[in-house]
Amino acid sequence: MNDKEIADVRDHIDAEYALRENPHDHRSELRLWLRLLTCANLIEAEIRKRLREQFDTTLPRFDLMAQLYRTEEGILLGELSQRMMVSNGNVTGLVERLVQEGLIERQVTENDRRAARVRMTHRGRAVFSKMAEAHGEWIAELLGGVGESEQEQLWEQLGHLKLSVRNAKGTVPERRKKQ
Amino acid sequence: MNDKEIADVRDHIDAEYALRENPHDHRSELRLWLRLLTCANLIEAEIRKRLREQFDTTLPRFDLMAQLYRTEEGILLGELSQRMMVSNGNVTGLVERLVQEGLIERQVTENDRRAARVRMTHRGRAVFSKMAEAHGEWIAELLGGVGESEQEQLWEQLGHLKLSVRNAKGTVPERRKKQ
DNA sequence: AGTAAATGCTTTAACCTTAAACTTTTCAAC
DNA sequence: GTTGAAAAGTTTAAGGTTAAAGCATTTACT
Repeated sequence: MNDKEIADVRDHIDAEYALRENPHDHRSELRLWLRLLTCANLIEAEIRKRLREQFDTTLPRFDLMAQLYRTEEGILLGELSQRMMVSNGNVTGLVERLVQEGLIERQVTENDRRAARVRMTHRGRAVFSKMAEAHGEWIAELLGGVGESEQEQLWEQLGHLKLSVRNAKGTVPERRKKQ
Repeated sequence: MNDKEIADVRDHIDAEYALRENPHDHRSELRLWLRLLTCANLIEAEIRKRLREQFDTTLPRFDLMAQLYRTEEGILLGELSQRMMVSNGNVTGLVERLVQEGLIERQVTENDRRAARVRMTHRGRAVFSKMAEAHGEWIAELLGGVGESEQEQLWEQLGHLKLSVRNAKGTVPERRKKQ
């Protein structure tokens, strides 16, 4: 290798290094992530606060009821924990408290005595209905400052982001119905 | 008011109502929020998992150390809790465990005996440095599927979203240094 | 039938989180 | 100087969260 060739190799290495480390050495992704996180936390904190102050409940309970609201016949605990993307044990506790409050009820499945099904009570349905309406308005209020078309764009791009994350996790998209 | 005028008023009211309720009756905001939340949760869950598996630590501890990493002289607990946007009591516990692990140290301020200052130990600095590097790579990996210019756009639009939320909360932007 | 694996859920231990009550120290105003 | 309010942190009670271990019950295989 003559001097020229050695210089070429060095250039190549430098270029690769620069490409990987320099032009945006993880910094652009990092600041995007930080801002995304800030937005999500800001909104979530506000929702939690209002749920507590105005309905004396919590976000996890709201989420659980939201899952139950659509169905009449109820949902198995396992499916509930999958949909909510939380652990089984977590659901056990949440259900316990909501049953305590009389908002949902649980019953053992008759064909499989291991499984349990939960569903809303009449009261639970009435209560949740009001909460959901308020929740919708809160979100609209909080995000309303963003123009309609920009919302659409954001939604699209977050879709790409979601794909990117799912791919990078190496996870199979995990056959799921929605979202 | 004649019939014509009354009709006009009704039209106006209807228009306002429609504008507020109908064309996208909170649904567009709601689905944007849900997707935003999904993205944030997906990323956060992955980061938590890797921090646990590869460094046997947690995200809150990582965040706390990140705040401390820049400064040499340490930070008061109160300021720490403000920057991390968590409660005072929360910081108390986190600091306790990190001190236990020998990653940070706390000392009472000499001029104000109520206040306490924490800062990193040598070991903490060394450990965090490695974690931060890995963390940066994880984020880059997870978000890397989104093109550079789209990242830029997303960042911009999330900026608008952040503003929208801050305004709607009625909160003063709260003089803060960064982000 | 009989056994082993799988499945559905609960329990446990540990941590994170908060609001509210509390302790200690400092500061301000007589 | 006293006294009272404000400020910095801690404690407490309640809840959310998970991974791992455990308990039944069901399923699969022979």
